[in-house]
Amino acid sequence: MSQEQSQRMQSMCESAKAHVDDLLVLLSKSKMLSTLYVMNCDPDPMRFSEIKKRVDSSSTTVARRLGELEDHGLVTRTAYATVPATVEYALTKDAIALQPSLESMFEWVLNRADSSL
Amino acid sequence: MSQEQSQRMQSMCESAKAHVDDLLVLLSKSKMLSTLYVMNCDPDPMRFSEIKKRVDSSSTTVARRLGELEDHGLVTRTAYATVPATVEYALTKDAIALQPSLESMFEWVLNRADSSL
DNA sequence: TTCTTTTGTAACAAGGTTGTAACCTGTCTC
DNA sequence: GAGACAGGTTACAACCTTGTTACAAAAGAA
Repeated sequence: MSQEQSQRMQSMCESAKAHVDDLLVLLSKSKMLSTLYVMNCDPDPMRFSEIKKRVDSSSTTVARRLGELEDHGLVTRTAYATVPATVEYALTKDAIALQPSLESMFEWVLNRADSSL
Repeated sequence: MSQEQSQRMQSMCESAKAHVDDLLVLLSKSKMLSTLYVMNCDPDPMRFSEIKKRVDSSSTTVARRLGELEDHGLVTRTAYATVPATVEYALTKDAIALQPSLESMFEWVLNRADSSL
């Protein structure tokens, strides 16, 4: 392999690594796993207040997490011109593909929490 | 149900919730998912320096993460009186049970990272 | 007119987390 | 004696993140 090729390859790997890290940082943010989990539990779009209630965090944090998920193409935000405002969040196809992993991870968490009581 | 029973039940649920939250906070710490993943990739015990290299973080952070995993019973630490010192970390049975979820989660992450290049 | 509701945002103080640099142990080698 | 190595620990400044509080918009109800 030429040095040039090797360099191109390395830069590609570094790019992939950066994307992986990016996603891991995203998933590691506080309440992020909870947010994805509560949204997975119900296949229908969910309103801001409902997510906030189930995740049990401040508006600021929930809004931040949902914004980050939207930025990453993992949720869609739909606002309806009702009064008062109605906003619905739904998982994208991509996020739904994560569902099985998330579910079995939460099962593990619940099992562990149970046995430590 | 009596009020007393209801209170006991509620306190139990709150206790379970606290344990779940505890685990989610643990898993959400920086480099925690990476640490578990690199340890999962190799079934043999792994040395501190190897983990540090693969996780690509500072000694301080890696030591902190490994300490927290040990506190939660997810890894075991074995020190050998060689010169220089040798310390091996291994996942416990509990942590190994998390392997499938973690693996499919990383597959999802890698897929996403790929398609965003 | 003022209150209520939902869904946020802005600013900021308080607290948490990170990496760096320095240091430590214990023994073998130069 | 001086270095080197593995595997850390400690202290600390810099940075990041959180929740709280205040605010906003829009329109129907009291």
